[in-house]
Amino acid sequence: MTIDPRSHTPVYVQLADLLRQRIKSGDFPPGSALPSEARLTQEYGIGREAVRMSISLLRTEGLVNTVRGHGSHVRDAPERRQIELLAGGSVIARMPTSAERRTMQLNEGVPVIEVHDAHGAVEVFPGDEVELTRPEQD
Amino acid sequence: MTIDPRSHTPVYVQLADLLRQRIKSGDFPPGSALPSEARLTQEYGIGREAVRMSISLLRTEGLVNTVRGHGSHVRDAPERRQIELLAGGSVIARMPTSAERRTMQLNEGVPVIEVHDAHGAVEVFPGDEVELTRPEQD
DNA sequence: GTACATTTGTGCGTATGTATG
DNA sequence: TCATACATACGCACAAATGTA
Repeated sequence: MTIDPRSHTPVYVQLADLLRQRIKSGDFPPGSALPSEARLTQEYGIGREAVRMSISLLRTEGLVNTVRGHGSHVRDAPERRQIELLAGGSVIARMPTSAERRTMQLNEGVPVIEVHDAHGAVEVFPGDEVELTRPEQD
Repeated sequence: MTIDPRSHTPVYVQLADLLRQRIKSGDFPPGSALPSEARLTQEYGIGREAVRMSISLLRTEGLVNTVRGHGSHVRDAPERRQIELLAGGSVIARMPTSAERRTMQLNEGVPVIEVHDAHGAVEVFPGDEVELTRPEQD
């Protein structure tokens, strides 16, 4: 599968689809580096902006991380610690505020989980590190 | 507060901070339109790319929606329907896959909630429309 | 410690396409 | 029809971070 500049779907979406597939197929396993922007630009005969937009898309999907001067790497499947949702509690998912992003050191494309307990207290957790559970009755 | 091109923080981050503050302060209430790209470009004397990146940032944070040919608008605080997390169930938050984005018609910056029940079945919900609850014991 | 190549970040200019009103 | 506005895409340039020789 290649990229068709005359297609109705944008070039950067086509490239993102292509890279996403190569990640899923194991062509780019977790931890591995994606080709550099310059490499992808040449490889597919497209502009750098299209390349950057496609990688940005993958970042916001939580699939890759990018480090300036280093490159983009496929994220590892996160380990999640289990947290019990107590009786009378509730939980919502949302994107972090910019302040939360900084203080919790969250990557792009990582939501937060907001837990409200029975007394109105609120706690916020990184969405890629926790799994909320409700135990079986016993 | 204005924008300083000589600052170490990127222009587009400065503008995003500024717009975010104006949204939070009620200067741009939910449903209202942000100034157009051209307007912001002139207003702050910065390039179009910086303007676009700042708005893109606000989109991925779930703060605004952008409609081509129309502009960017502040999102309304979502109504959430309550769903009970059953005994033996668990829940994680993550960003949707591209396929999920399409089929569930999710905006940018909207996570999904993945609910696993006691029997291993999985259900996925839009993160901006649901609130998971565990009822009080009675 | 220094120098260098590589890689991503930021920014500008330009052009064309497409949706809205 | 027309103006406005956002989307995509290319080119170029320089800055800043990284890793290595």
